[in-house]
Amino acid sequence: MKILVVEDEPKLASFVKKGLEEQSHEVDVAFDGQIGRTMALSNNYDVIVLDVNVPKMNGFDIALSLRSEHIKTPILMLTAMGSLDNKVAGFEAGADDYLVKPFEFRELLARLRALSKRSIDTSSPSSLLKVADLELDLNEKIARRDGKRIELTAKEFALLEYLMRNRGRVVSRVDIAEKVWDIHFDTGTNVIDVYVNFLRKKIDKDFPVKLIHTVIGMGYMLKEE
Amino acid sequence: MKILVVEDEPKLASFVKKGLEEQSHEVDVAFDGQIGRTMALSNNYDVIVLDVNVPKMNGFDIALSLRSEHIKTPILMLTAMGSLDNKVAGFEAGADDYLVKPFEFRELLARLRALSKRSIDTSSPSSLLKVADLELDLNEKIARRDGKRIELTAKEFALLEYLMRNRGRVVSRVDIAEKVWDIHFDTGTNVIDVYVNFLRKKIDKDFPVKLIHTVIGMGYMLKEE
DNA sequence: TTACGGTTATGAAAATCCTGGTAGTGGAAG
DNA sequence: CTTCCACTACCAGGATTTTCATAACCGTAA
Repeated sequence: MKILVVEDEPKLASFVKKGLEEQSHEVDVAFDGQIGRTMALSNNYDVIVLDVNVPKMNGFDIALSLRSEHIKTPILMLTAMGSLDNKVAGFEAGADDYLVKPFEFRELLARLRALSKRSIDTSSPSSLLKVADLELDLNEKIARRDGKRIELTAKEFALLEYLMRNRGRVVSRVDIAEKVWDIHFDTGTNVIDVYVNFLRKKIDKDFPVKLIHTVIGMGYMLKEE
Repeated sequence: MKILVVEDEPKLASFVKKGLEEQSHEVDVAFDGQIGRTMALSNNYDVIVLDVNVPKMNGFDIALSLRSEHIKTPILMLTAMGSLDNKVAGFEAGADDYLVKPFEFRELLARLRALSKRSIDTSSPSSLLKVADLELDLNEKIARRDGKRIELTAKEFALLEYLMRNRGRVVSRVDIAEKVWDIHFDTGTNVIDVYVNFLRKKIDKDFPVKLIHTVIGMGYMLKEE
C-alpha cells in the first residue's frame, strides 16, 4: 500500500520508510507539515503516519485540514510518551489511531495493517457523492438532481451527506442524532423528522422517483426505488 | 453506541462500564470468554472491548472466532504492559486497535469513538444473516426468502434477527422476552406467541419448508428442517 | 380411544406509537 | 431591522403493538 509519513526527525523517518519498503509498501516522506498536507491532498494514500510535532504545521492542524477537505484516508498519529491531551486532541482532529514514541516497528506495521483493512469507500471522488440522479457536491456544498441545482442549509447538507454515505442502509434516528447532531441521548426532539421533511421538499417532491424512504419504527434510508 | 466489554477483573469492568454509561453509551459486560463470544455473536454491537486474558476463551481466540463468522464489529483489545507479541498476535487475529493497561479512560473513549467512526463496510456478509433460503438484510431491514422480498415491522424484524442469530438453538420465551421485548419478569402476556405467528405468516406459510419450530414447553427454534 | 389439563395458535379489537406536515419562535447574521 | 436557519410544539392519520378471548393442539392418564 501507499503510505505517507510526515515526520521531521530524519533518522526516524528513514527507519520507518526503510522498514515499510522492506514490506513492499510504497512510502513518501514529508519533513514538514505544509509539504505533508499538500502531498496528502494531492495524492491518494492508503494511510498516513503523522507526527504531532512537525515544523510549519502541526499534526492536529493537518488532520483537521484533511478532514475538512473530506479526505478520509486513515491517519495514525505519533506522539511522545505521556501526552494524553495530545492523543485526545488528535482523535478529535480526526486521527484514527495513535502510537506513542518510542515504538517497535512491528507494532507500527500491525496498526497500519489494521487501519487499512477498514476500508473507506473510495469509489466516488471525494468531492462528489451520487445516488441515482442525485449528486451532492462537497466542494460547492450544494445538491443537484437531474442536473438541477439545489441549495441546502448547513444542517440539510450534513443530513443528506450522512444519508448518501450510508446509501442502501437504514439509518436510525439514534444514528443520525449522534452523527449529524452530536446528540448522544434521547432528548425527545423531532428535529430529525423535521429535517427529513425539509430534504424531501427539496430533493424528492418535484421528481418522479422518491429517494428518501421511511422504514417505520427503524429510521430512514436513501436509495433508488 | 452499544458496546460489549469482555473483561474478568470486576473493578476494571465496572469502572469502564460506568464511565461509558456516563457518556450515554449502552454497555454489556461479559466476565469470561465463552459468554463474551456468545454475546458478540447474538447481539449487534458497535464496538467490542476485549481483554486478552479472560477465562475460558482468550481474546485472540474470540477475535478469530468472530472474524471467521464474518463479524466485522471493530475490536479494541486490552493487554498488559510490554506484550508486543500479544499486540501483533491480536492484530493478526482481527483486532483493530490495542490499548495497554493501565490506561486513562479518556484515551479509551477517544479510541472507541475513532473506531466507531470508521463506517461499517455495508457490502460485508455480516450485514446479511442466512438460514437455508431465508435471508435477513441488516442494511435494508427486510427479509428475503427464495429471493422474494418480505417487509417486516420493527418488532417482527427484531424477533427474526434474534432467532436467526441463535439458529439451531431453542430459545425460550423468557430469553425472547428479555432480549427482544426488554421484559424481565413474567407479565403473563402471550405477545411472543402472537409475533411468532406473525412471522410464520410472512416467512413460512407460502413456502414448503418450515423454518420456525416450536419446542413444546421450551420455546422456539429456527432451523432448516 | 377418549378425556383432560396445559400450552400454543389465531383473529379481532383496543391501545399506543410513529410519522408527515405545518406553524411559530428565538437567535444569529447581514 | 430584516431575513433566514434551526428547532420546538402540535395535530391528524396511519401503522404497529398489545390485549383478550377462543380455538386448536399436544401429551399423558385412565
